[in-house]
Formats: sequence, structure tokens, C-alpha cells
Amino acid sequence: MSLTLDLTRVSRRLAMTTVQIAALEAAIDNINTYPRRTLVVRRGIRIHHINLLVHGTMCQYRDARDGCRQLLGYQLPGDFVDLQGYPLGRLSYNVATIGEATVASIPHERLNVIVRDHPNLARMLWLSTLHDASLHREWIFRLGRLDAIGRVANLLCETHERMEAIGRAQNRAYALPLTQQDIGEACGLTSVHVNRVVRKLREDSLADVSCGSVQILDWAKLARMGKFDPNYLCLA
Amino acid sequence: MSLTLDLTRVSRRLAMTTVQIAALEAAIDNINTYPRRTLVVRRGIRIHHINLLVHGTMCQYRDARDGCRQLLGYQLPGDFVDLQGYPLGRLSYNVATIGEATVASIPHERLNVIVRDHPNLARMLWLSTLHDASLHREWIFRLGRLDAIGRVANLLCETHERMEAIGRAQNRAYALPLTQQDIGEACGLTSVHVNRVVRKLREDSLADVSCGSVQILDWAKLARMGKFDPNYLCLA
DNA sequence: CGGAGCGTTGAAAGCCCTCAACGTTTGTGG
DNA sequence: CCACAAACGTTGAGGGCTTTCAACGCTCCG
Repeated sequence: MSLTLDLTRVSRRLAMTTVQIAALEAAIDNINTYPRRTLVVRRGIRIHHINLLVHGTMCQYRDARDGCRQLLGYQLPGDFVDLQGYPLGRLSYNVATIGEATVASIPHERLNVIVRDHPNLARMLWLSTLHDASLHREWIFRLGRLDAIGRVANLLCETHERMEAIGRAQNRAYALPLTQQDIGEACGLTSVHVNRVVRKLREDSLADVSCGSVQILDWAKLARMGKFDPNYLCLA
Repeated sequence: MSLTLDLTRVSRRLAMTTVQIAALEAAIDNINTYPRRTLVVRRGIRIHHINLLVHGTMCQYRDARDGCRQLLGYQLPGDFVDLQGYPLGRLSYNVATIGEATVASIPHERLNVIVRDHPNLARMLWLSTLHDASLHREWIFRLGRLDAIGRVANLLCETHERMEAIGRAQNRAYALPLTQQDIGEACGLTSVHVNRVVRKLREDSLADVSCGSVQILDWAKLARMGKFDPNYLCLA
């Protein structure tokens, strides 16, 4: 069971003790694998579990009445996908898989017990939601202040940092199952224009995005183009 | 001292008991008034207080090296402006006043005691940061999926809902000390274009934005134009 | 084999930015 | 009290970036 490994990765980011990890693991209720492109939690529905992404990639999104969709963030292994639903009882956004994904779910009632017995774990959960909020702020900056090529460059840089933090990047390369359509929905661009941006990044030898994987070719230039701040979250 | 009133307003949104309000109030260390356009908390600096906005308007922002600035959110009376700094010790963004603003500050160490003695207050603080995160997601949607007029319309609608929640909107009108430059920095637009959008909103009798105040003339149309969801935060 | 999803490319149109200029208001110092 | 500068708002013209529309190729899968 690779679950332990992944919880260890959560701990790497959030400074959990092994006791806390064990407590969380013991509270896991079941583990589900969802196919790609599957809605897992619908906006507004009352929920009673938190889901921890163990394997794969998931996303949060909102859609307007006219069908257009905006990604609000995506989760990598080790991230909670619907933690907001624990204190609030529901989500203000939808959560879906991007590729196939495996999630471990923990009932809120068991979490109540854990949080009572391990006060630092409550703090860790809080930190996890703050981490999400920090990412949201990066996304606001990206959408508000960068042009198309800058947005994609910024997204690639941010994702690299997150992937590296969980040991899933090697030599500035990582697997990212986003389609050009997904990238567009994350960056506020049409898939047509994402295609042109991706081509330009390749032509300029900045990054190679294809077949669900990313190879960053010139980190310094890519970061400059995306106005990416390496210490972007100020968490260190 | 109008402080009690404002803390009551916090409680209205966050369901605090009078005991909790009293505990928070007793922990207030000092109350400062800052002039307009003043940096209050700088990104990355170690901080030891949380600041509660009592009167005025403040904003969070990030700026790139080249001087361009993106607002990440703004605070209205009753909002904490740097709560993230309590668990994390620093902010990943700057906090400044927009107009003149009065803030009450509470040392982290006193907060530690309060949180220990009033566990529900810790929960309230968590909810407050989740509220911020929900607003961030609205901002991502606004920037990613709306055109210029839609962004401004959406911002006006959201602000109305927030103002009304703290009793500062009457007859679909409220005071908003944002300049057109500020609106541009919030919506990812130039101030020149914000000017044109504002004129168009007035010409079409949707809203009248001038002299630091907003009068919404046609709520239904404005909301449609901004794809604004009245239940946007799913908090009810 | 046909269709759906994804990627790719071109042409034209539109939205927003940039640049530039000017008016008004506010605040400050002579 | 007035002159002046700074901040804010306003308007026009031109250009660039991104979207829209359209078409086509490829791969995978039923």
C-alpha cells in the first residue's frame, strides 16, 4: 500500500509527526479510484468526508450558466481536495478528476475525534487550507497581470515547484496530464491560443509541453517570462 | 468606542458568541489609524500581531518587479487583514490601506491563550481564512472568464453583497473609496479602460460609479452581465 | 469503420492596451 | 490668496494580442 508513502509526503510539506500520520491513516474510511474526467464533489452538496488525493491529478472549478468553465486550482498527490467542506459542510466549487485518480476519504466525525486528541493536527489542516489560499493568490496574479505566454510560463513554473516538493520532478521535467483545453481553462485562454503559446515556448526553447508531460528547457527565461517568484508562497 | 459594534459585525458573519467577542476585545493591544495609501504589512516580514479592520477599506496586493500591481482582495470593516500571518508568521502579499483606515491589533501570543481557552474561536479564525479563500476563487473566476465590463459588474455585485452583510449598503448603494486605477488593478484592466467601462455602465443604466460611491441601478442586468451568482460563497 | 477527443493551423474580427492630451480637483507652499 | 503640482478622471486614435470561426489530421475506442 503506497498510502503511507503519500501521507509521508503530506507530512513533508506540512510538518506532521509520525503519530499524526498514523492517526490520519487509521481514520481512513475507504479508498476510491475514479476514472478520468469524473465529478467527485458537486458544489453546494452537503458532504461528510474529506478526500485526500493519493494518486493522480484533480481540479477545482466553477462554471457559469453558459457552460464556460474556470479552473480554480488543481491538486497533486498529498493534497486534500475538499478540506473546506470539513468546517463548512459544503463546497462553493466543483471537484473533479483530470486523469484517473485515487483518493482516501476520512469521515468528518472521525476527524472531529482526531482533531480533539491531536490539536496540532487541527493546525496542520488549517495550514493546508492556507496553502490553497496562497495558490489562489498566485492564480489571481497570473490572470490579472500576465499575457498569454506569461500565464502559461507561470503555471509551468508553479507546477514544477509543487511537483518537485513531492518528489515527482526530475531534471526539470514532470508528468502533467492537462490537455491544452485544461491549460486554457486554468489560464483564462482559449485552447486554440494555448496551442500557439505552447508552440512558441517550444520554438524559443523555453519549455516543451506535450503528451501530458512537461520539460522545462530554460528555467531562468521561463521564470522571467512568467514573472515567477521562486519563493512565491513565502512558506519557507 | 465603536469597536464593539464592529466586532459584533464580525460575529454576524462568523457566528461568534458574546463571550468570544469579549475575549477578542480584551486581547486588543492597540488601535491605530493609518492614512490613505499606506503600506501596513510588508510581504515576507515576520509579524507578531493580527490586525482587525475596524473602519475604512484596505487591500492585499502583489507587485511584480516591473512595478505592475495586482490586487488580491480587499477588506471591509470587520475583516481580519493578515490572519494568515498567525499560523504562518508572515504574509506572502502586501497589505495597505486604500482610504484612511483604523485597525485593532491583537498579539499572537494573546491569541494563543484565547484559542486554547475558546476552541470555537480557533474554528472561527479558520472559517475567516476560508471566507478569504472563497473570495479569492471568485476573483479567479472573474479574471479568467469575464470581459472588462463583466469583471467590473461582477466586482460591484460582490462588493454590494459584502457591504450589505455588514449593514453598509442602502437601496443598492454603498460607499467605495476605490479609484478607477484601483478597480483596474483588481480587475486586470488599465485605468483608461475602466473609465470607459464605467461610462458604459452609466449609459446603459446598470450602475453609477463615481466619487467613491456606487449606486446599482439595475441589479438583475448587472448580475447577469457579471455572471454573478447571488449564492456565490455557498455559505448560507 | 465511424465518431469523439485532442492537437494544429490560417484568416478575420474584436477587445483592450498604449500613447497622448486635456480638464478637474485637491493640497501645498509662496 | 494665489500659483503650482500632483492625483484623478476623461477622451481620441492607433496598434497589438487574443478570440472566433473554420478546417483538417491524428489517435483511440466502440
